[in-house]
Amino acid sequence: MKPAFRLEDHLCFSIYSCSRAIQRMYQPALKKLGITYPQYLVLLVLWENRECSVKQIGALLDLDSGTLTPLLKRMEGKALLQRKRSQVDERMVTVRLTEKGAALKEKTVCIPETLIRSSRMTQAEMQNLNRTIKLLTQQVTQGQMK
Amino acid sequence: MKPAFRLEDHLCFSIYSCSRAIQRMYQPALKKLGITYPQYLVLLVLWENRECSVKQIGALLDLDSGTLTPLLKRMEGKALLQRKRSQVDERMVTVRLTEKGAALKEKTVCIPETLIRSSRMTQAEMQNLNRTIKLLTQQVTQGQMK
DNA sequence: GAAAATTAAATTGTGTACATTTAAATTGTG
DNA sequence: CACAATTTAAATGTACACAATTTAATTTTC
Repeated sequence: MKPAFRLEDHLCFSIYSCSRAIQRMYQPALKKLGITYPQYLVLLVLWENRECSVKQIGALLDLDSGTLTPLLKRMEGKALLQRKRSQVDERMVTVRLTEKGAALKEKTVCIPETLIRSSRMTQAEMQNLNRTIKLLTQQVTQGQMK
Repeated sequence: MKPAFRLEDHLCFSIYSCSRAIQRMYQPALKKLGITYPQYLVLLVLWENRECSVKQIGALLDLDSGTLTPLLKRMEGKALLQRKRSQVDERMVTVRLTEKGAALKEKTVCIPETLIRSSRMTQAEMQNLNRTIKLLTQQVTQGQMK
């Protein structure tokens, strides 16, 4: 007599659902800055190191060139960054923040704060959850054969 | 002297990243069944109640008709379900599992099991995580004004 | 050092997400 | 009963995700 395994018991769904809920919460603030959530993630990467290859960004965000190439072109169109083929290795495209892109940083401080505030969790609880989820991601990724 | 708030410290990113990792892990098994992850979620709903309006499915999965209408049409194309405008209220479209759609259920048992196995977490840990994430989603959703 | 293998982006095609608008049906109110 | 407000899907348009293929450049191997 196996108990029913309902939608709400599926961890995959609660994580999927939570991710979209957070993105919806962030959306108004991001819209004011004229960027989308994945574009915000790219900025987080570039604020840590002003210059990066597409490959490196992809490795950090787990996104491939099929997603990044058009996304970065849109960001270039908004003058947030520049794309330039590397002189050293012409296969590589180097992405580099512009002043405008760098300047956005200070305007985004409020964004993670909305999550911290609305979560009603302590800093320790959030760090704990973050650790747990990252570990789960790692296990899930290792579980793959590829 | 504020410490750096790096990409890896962002809970939003670890959740977003985890969700995509799980979907990638599920993908080979889902592909064998000829469905995508969001389509699998719709099936989870319909296995619980064979007949549903688009509205109800959307409420359960947090998806709007802009996402569901084409998705359900693709599933109808695969003969997994039928869409029919309700006689009672012609605004509503009633979605109903076909035999083929109902039959898929038994072939999906292995899917949540891959997550349970690869996570290397105890059942209690997973339930705990599920509760935490669902609570977070709820808080985040309430934090919205709308 | 040339052919083969590998690597990095870009391209193509399918399928979500979701904001916004439209259209049709139903409900609520005067 | 009429008509405004609401409700439900569908349609439209933009932006991811990602599998699969292509192209060009670099490495490896013989």
